[in-house]
Amino acid sequence: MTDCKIQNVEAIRDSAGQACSMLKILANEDRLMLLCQLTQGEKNVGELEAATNIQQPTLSQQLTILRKDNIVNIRKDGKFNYYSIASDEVIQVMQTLGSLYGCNK
Amino acid sequence: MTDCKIQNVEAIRDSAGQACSMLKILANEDRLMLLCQLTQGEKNVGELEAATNIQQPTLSQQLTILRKDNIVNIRKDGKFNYYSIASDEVIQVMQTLGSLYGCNK
DNA sequence: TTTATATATTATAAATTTATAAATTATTAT
DNA sequence: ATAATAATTTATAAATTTATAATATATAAA
Repeated sequence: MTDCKIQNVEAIRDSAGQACSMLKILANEDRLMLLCQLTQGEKNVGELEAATNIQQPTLSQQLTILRKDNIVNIRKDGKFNYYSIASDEVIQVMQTLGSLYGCNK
Repeated sequence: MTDCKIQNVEAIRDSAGQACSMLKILANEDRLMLLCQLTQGEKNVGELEAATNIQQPTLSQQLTILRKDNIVNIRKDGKFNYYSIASDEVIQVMQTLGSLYGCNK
């Protein structure tokens, strides 16, 4: 069921490219902190700020990157903007990272 | 068993930092291609070159990065240098990536 | 309508990474 | 020794990312 057709170099490079696009987004300490928080559920910017100690403009900037790459969803409610993880792939990778480096290491 | 103590911000940042160091290394298309090949077992530089179409000096440069960060082992045999994955964490992450983007997607 | 709170945007300098070319080292075969 | 093959190292320009500061927008409360 997890059988693997022999793939040519270009097919592999294509997969590597996709995986790499995602990894580039995760490979930043601030973004990783934010996503780590969001694995626990939806949070607004103020909550993320408190939980990460990332200064507000930087945080907002990193959230913008995550939004543009469709890694997170935004939901506006009054003055508050609530974020949550949109990408199943990211959830899976965060789970693996959590088991390797996180609280249940 | 996977219970989680409440962690302070600095402890979480520390974990994020460790995970991030690893992700930065994976977040490059060439290095990812190379590691993808090495998940299938030890290979020498020429074999890696043929399997990835990465030009030789670039490939050697990326292998140097992987070596310095203890992601791969090198074993010299005559004119040939054989590489293999040294990091269990990397193996685990590659496995997750493989299931998301790879042949058994 | 003024003020305060929450958040986002813009701009720019500094740092890091990537791409590319040239030169060098190591081992084996002739 | 000389040549050939396998691989690494060095150098540098180009591109991307990160850090930092200043400014702007949106909503709600007074």
